[in-house]
Amino acid sequence: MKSTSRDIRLRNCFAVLRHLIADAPTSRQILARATDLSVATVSNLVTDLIELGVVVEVGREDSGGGRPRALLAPNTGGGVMIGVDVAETYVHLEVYDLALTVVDRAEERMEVSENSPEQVIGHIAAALDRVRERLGEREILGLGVSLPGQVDVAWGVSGFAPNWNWHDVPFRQMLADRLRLDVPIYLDNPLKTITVGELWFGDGRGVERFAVLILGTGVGAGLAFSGQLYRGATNSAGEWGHTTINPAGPQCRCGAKGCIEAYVGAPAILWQWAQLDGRAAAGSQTEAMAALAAAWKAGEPSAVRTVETVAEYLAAGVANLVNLVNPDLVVFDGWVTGALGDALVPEVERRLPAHAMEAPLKAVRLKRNQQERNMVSLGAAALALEGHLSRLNTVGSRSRR
Amino acid sequence: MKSTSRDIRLRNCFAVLRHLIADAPTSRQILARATDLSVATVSNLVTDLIELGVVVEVGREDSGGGRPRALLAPNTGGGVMIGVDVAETYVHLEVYDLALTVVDRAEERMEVSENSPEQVIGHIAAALDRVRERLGEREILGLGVSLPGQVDVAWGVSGFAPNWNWHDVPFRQMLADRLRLDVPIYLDNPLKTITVGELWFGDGRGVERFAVLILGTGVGAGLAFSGQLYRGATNSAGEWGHTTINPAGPQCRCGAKGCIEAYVGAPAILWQWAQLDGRAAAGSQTEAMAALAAAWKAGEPSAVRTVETVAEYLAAGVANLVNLVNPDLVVFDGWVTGALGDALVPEVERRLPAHAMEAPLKAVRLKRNQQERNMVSLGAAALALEGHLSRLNTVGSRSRR
DNA sequence: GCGCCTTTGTAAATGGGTTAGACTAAGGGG
DNA sequence: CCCCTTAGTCTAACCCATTTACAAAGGCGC
Repeated sequence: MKSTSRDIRLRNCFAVLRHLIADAPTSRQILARATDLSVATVSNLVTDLIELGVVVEVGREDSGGGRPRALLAPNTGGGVMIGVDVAETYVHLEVYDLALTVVDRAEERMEVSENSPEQVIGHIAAALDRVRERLGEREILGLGVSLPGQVDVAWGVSGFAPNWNWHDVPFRQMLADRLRLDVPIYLDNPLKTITVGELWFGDGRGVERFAVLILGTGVGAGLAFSGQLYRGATNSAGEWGHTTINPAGPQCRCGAKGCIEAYVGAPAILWQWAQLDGRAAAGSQTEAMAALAAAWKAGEPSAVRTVETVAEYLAAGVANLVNLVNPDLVVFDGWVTGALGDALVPEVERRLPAHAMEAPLKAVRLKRNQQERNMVSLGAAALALEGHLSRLNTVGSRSRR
Repeated sequence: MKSTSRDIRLRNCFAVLRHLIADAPTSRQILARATDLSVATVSNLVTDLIELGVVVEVGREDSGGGRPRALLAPNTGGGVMIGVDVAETYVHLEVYDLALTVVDRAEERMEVSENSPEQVIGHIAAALDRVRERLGEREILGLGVSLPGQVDVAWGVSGFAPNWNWHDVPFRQMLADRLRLDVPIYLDNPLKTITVGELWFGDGRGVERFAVLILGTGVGAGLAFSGQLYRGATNSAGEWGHTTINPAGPQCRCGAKGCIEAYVGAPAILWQWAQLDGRAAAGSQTEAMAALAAAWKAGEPSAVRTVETVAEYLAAGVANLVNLVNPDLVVFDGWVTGALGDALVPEVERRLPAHAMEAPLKAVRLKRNQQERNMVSLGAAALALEGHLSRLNTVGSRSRR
């Protein structure tokens, strides 16, 4: 891919806005230092962002004897972005202002059987309609949708969504037709949206090379280099969950044997616990996982052993990632991290030296995502924000007098 | 890392020169099409390259009725680059002209016991001296050295070289002091130099994302994105050989258990064969590997079984790489590929679908490096060439009238 | 030989990008 | 009122690639 000077403009624009959102209110000087750009460049970019209605000046601050700093903040009164998290049993929709704080939300329950594209789109539309009423006149700048499975960015959806047997579904077009909304739609899978979310919000901001590990029912990773999501050749980079960690291991739902997901995916964790504990897991997956976390906290041996076993496999898998990619940072994310992270992450960190090589081990930081927020829909919205900015920056609307 | 407009200039310059070297003699028009740049840009870059003495016009060619094409070629009469391949038992030095063809070479045998930095440097100096006599007045543009183990690019050498116990050796400085040569020195490990070699020469040219798999006594990988070697946080990206493929597997020399190197490194391959065949391997590792290749060709069952077993592990390892990185291309390289590639690569390709996911599998091409050349020293020289170009392009010596 | 065509290569103009430095704005303090 | 400090903008310079126009160089028909 050829890279043009527009790309660096856009990247710098992203960098400025990311810092601005994270540290708001802040000043141009501080942004310049944070982004390593000159004050003039930041000033340029900020002027444009203000003109686009993305940023506003929001008061001034004493500067100790000189001209007071003008404080900048995202224009929370401007347009909104919508992020949708589609999973097998629910559709979760959130509305964000330009500071990426949640303005509104809507939720739809789905039956597992309701898995046709039309049905899923119906639920999205229902959620969107409810929210749109309350939204009034505020402009929608973009719509990001996270779908489970392989998502072909350009076209729609292909390949496997765990249980839905979709192939080459022109989802984007179908959704656009149904919604009758003249708004750009961005599709991707949760691995990608979470990574973009970490890029705009989480600990990934400003880190050159990082990986996000998403631990849930399925597991996977997202990679980001130089402030950009790494997609790979077919937007399927990061399928860490289906890397083999034991060629003679148990069958994975993907067809291969001994994938790491078959050891550290939520079902595998709960199965292990059930084996050790003897009693059958009660209730839903999430309830069972919460029970495991509680049992671990209480020091129950079966829970402690389960966590240790899982951590051992996880450490080996993380080490593989660390040895191969040599990132500066690995962030743990996903609902299993939310439930069991306190137990799991330190155990993994402790075991990592046994598997990872010295040099990459020294360079890497492990972190657990502490945010309460739904990173999937947040990331989907961030995707829409990126799209909005690049669209506006491409039209050639540079307004130099 | 901030990227400036200089970077794109340099990248375009690399792209042009790569195509020029590969397809020489060629014309500006063809280069423009190949690199996707405008003719004018290519013309600019070529003018500079000519001025720098890197490229020369070398005749003209009929163009079917129009102005004849001016043919361009690397200036093979200009300066030279030197690439050094340091291994445990030898120092192999090659001198290249700007077309990266070998002009001269020198070889030093080393005892395994001669592993102090001073001794290694002594051998490099000896080889260099012999070559320098024959070189006459030709300018040396750069010196690239490949060292086994972890190489910290900025400083020298650190971490493990399999048997040498070097730590934080200021190798570059020591080498510069000893050689008394006013020439920039570039250090890296074979994984990195081979990858750069593939970038300039092999099948990696013009590929957006590719991985090189180096199969030898040790095994490892190199990654390259957008025409650039990916180094990772500490220049140790690509340690694929020490990714775990079986946490309960055999001990690896790196300390961990069940690394893929413990299954598909040359010693492991030969050990497997010995187990099946019953007789002890005769002669050196390379001789034994050649014997295995011959036996496989002859259809001996023990050899066939050995290849199959190795291919099975290799396929799982390659699939891990493919699933995680989603590259367009994987190139097999290293001396084991040279000896056993005919047997191994097709077997791996056949087994890959059982381990890799559908989407990344469809996108990836597997290739065996066909070149006879020593990619290690070639890549080291290419590293020096890159350094030479970037040095010259940074000085701000743009000579616009 | 003379237009006319085709193809190649270059020069100038254009437009996108960053930056240094001059300049303006705004306030503090003697 | 003058000087100092800090913040922000504007201008000019520079870098890069590309578009557009043009010059160079040859073939071909007449």
